[in-house]
Amino acid sequence: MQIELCFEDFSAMLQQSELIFDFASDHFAMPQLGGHSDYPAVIVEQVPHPHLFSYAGLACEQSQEEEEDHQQLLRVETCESGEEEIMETLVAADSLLNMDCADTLSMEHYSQTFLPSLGDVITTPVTQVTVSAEGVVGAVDQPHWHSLHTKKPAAQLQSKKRSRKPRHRRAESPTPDITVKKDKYNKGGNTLYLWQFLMELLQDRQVCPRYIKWTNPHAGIFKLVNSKAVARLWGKHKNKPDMNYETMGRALRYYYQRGILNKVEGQRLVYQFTSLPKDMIYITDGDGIKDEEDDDISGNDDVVSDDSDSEISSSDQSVEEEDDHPPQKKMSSVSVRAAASHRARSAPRPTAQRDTVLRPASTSLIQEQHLPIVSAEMLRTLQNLQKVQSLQPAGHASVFKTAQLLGSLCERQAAAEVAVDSEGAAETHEKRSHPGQKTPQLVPLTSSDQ
DNA sequence: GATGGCCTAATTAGGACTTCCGGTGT
DNA sequence: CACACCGGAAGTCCTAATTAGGCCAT
Repeated sequence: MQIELCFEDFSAMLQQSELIFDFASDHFAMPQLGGHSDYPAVIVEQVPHPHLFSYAGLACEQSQEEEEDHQQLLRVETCESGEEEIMETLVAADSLLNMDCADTLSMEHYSQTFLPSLGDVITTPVTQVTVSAEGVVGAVDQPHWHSLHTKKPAAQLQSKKRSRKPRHRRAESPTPDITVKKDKYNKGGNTLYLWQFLMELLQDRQVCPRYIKWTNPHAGIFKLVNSKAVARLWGKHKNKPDMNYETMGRALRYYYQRGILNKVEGQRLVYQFTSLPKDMIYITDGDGIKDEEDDDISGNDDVVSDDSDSEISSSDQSVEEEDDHPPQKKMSSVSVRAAASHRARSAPRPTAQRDTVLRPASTSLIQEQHLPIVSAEMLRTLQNLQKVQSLQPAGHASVFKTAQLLGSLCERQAAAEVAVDSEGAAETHEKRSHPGQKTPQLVPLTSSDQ
């Protein structure tokens, strides 16, 4: 597979996009599960994502010209040579595992970042899967992990072609935060779930704690500080201009039945996630205050108006209301570097970045300077690698396999390094993979945590 | 012409909301 | 009175699996 990019506009894509994992599923088994060393091909692809665009659109209305200038320039072509594909895959996998410096993954790298197919040639159609931060949320409740890997009887496999088998059940929430898009060219797909959206907001300094905030982070309890604003954001994301809190609240109430959310009784606009990834990024009020003082990043005006009951106009209704005192969001070292990288690669443009997802220092699997290339979602997914292996994601085996693959690759690389240099290897691995970080844990939340 | 493989469009069905509503509680 | 909250019911949208039909090679 070859990806052609116009790098002039890549910065814009970086700002408003997320990583897409492409991989062939179902044709590998994880060693940890007693299978062979067959792996999916994983193609990390930078594609714009509607929900990120929606953030951008909140405050930064690009001019028509700029809109045209930044039209999609990503083209994907199928490579004729399977051999070449495998080589690229291996190279890209090495890139992912050796991201020691900011330049390791250049734009060129990024445009052709693959994960390896170490033992097998890909023979199945590639499925596009979006992996994002909350990849393990709810997965703890999924009871059929092992069944995903049990070998089907031969007769059953043979008969699946013609006989009408039970329909594939789409991934249900609560499930890992994975969006499966069969048609990879259908970029219009907009499948971020509401609970995922809320988690994203809770990790976004532009809206947390201004419009949504944690009231008891470790219990997963959050409050919709500005329910209207959050609803409008959700409506904007879903391209539902008429979205309001009543409607969104109905969706939230459906989450009660499905065990995704609980209502905190006696407190208005307060809900509780039933489970959270342990490495959830918690933005507190203090963070926001401090950060606003420090921030000087220009062009990050994609914020919604701040007054408690302000309206957030959707882009198709009117220009976003600007805050009288738009909160200056602080960019972490990650974000600052990202912005610098963007500026270095492209002409200045009104940036509508959503790069407020922060990483605690020294907790990233991939060091922070790589974030211009690797989305926060991917980072969190990577950080969940080991935990992921113990989860049971009934509906998303592929993604979890991929996560497991990454973890396995880290281990393999570490093992190889040990063989070559027993002294330096441990340190290198520590540096590359898990710098002082505990394995992320999924935390089932109970009322006792409150 | 028959058969089989491949491709594609159409169909079908399910999940996740969305919309509307009547009602209760604060 | 406004607002939050609840849950039923019906509808919409999106996606993935399946099916049917056309094309082509053997």
